[in-house]
Amino acid sequence: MARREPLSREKVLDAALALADEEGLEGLSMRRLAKTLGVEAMSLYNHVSNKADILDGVAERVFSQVERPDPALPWHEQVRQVALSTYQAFARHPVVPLALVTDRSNPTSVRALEPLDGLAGALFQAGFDDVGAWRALGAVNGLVFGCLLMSTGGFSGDPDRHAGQENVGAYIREMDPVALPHFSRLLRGTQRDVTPEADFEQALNMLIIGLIAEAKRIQPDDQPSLSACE
Amino acid sequence: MARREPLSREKVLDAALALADEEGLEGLSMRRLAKTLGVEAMSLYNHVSNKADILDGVAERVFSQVERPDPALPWHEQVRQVALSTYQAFARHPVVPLALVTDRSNPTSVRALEPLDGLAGALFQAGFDDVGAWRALGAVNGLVFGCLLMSTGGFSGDPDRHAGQENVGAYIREMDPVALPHFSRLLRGTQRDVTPEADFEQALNMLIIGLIAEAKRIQPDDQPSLSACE
DNA sequence: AGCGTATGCTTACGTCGTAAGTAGAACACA
DNA sequence: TGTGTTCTACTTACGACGTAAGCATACGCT
Repeated sequence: MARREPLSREKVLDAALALADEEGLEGLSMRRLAKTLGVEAMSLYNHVSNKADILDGVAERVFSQVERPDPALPWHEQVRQVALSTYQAFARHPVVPLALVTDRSNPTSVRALEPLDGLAGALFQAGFDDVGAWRALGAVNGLVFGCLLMSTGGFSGDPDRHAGQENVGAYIREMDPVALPHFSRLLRGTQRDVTPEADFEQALNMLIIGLIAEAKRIQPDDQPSLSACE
Repeated sequence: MARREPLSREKVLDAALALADEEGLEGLSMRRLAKTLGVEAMSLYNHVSNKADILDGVAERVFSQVERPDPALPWHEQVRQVALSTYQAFARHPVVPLALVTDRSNPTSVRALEPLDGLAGALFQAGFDDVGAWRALGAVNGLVFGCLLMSTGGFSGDPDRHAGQENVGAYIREMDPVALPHFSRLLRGTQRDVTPEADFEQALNMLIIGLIAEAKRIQPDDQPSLSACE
């Protein structure tokens, strides 16, 4: 039998990410992944220790696309930079936040945690103490992944209900505008003018204003930064 | 055969929520659920149409525990109230946000959307236009669910890695304090002083300050509300 | 009494992740 | 050249999963 071009961990992870992007987390099974590589399922185990390993590898690839913060920028711009870059990286591969949150993936490599470390550094730079920085970091992180997960909510690979925007359409049609006046007004009035990323940027903006206010509250003196409200 | 106390949709949903709280989303299977009710799996289908129906029912139960906003309060307190109440309801049943986000559940009932409607109403009250309110709502919603999902991240029913706090312990032990100086300082320094809910309250606080600033930016005149920073 | 309906059980299909065993090609060294 | 050793891929099999299809039992009617 003609020896085929051999497999490798890299090829498996490439194919896994591609398949997951197309078919969603549900669609990524060992058998289907093997099929896209022209191979049987069990052959994958020569290059990867199990499915969790695949998801970890995929997650780390995406984490490695996140920018490190530029220490020359003011701290709140570093926060914005890392948060936005995180959002964009994961928005390209919506499966990964899902895998993280459902504990199918648990990357602990240094590379995956570097963005968080950069964020933490920026927050210390802002004058937060340990607990304050922890909470600020939790807020930013929560907002990033919350917005990601909401905007791709239930990304199942099924193109009918794909990418958040479309299934809002179904919601709109069957929503009762009497029982839910404000929400249905929102759905009807805004869907043409918004995108998940712009929404996230605005959300991040507002959170950062809150962060700045909190930093000022802690150290009212040495913060000449942009005033949140006057 | 002695007729047993008959099943009902309510009993199935009760048992499903209890089982899911104990065993996590993975642990909630039709067969195991049936077993806790002393019944075979297929019997459940006499009372619920499929597993998605069960998850929808469970989600709606939890949604129905969320408070409506009190219209007498200032708008930003309404936002705080709904957001906090949502957080608390779902924190009691961490499986539900997971089911929502992985699209295993898709409750569209009026009751489930009422909290969102209340939030939207409060934001209109604050003077936001349609797009502004949509984005503010997305920010609050994203923060609520992001913080929920982060704090229970990978809740798998396995008590060793349960409830976020413990597995941070494992992280701490194996983390490289040279490569990740700020983040490992955070993990080491804060774990005794924080709880997910207090963290969320602080995050919400900061976001609301940003919301207030944004509302002021839009309508600088008629907002005598509590000043966010002085 | 007899019938329809509601509710439960059994069996079966195709999916999943993966443990265990096997076959054959590639390579090192005699 | 022959002889292991190692690496990779394949095959088979197990116990889970959701649920379709069919059957059995028991109750509320008339």
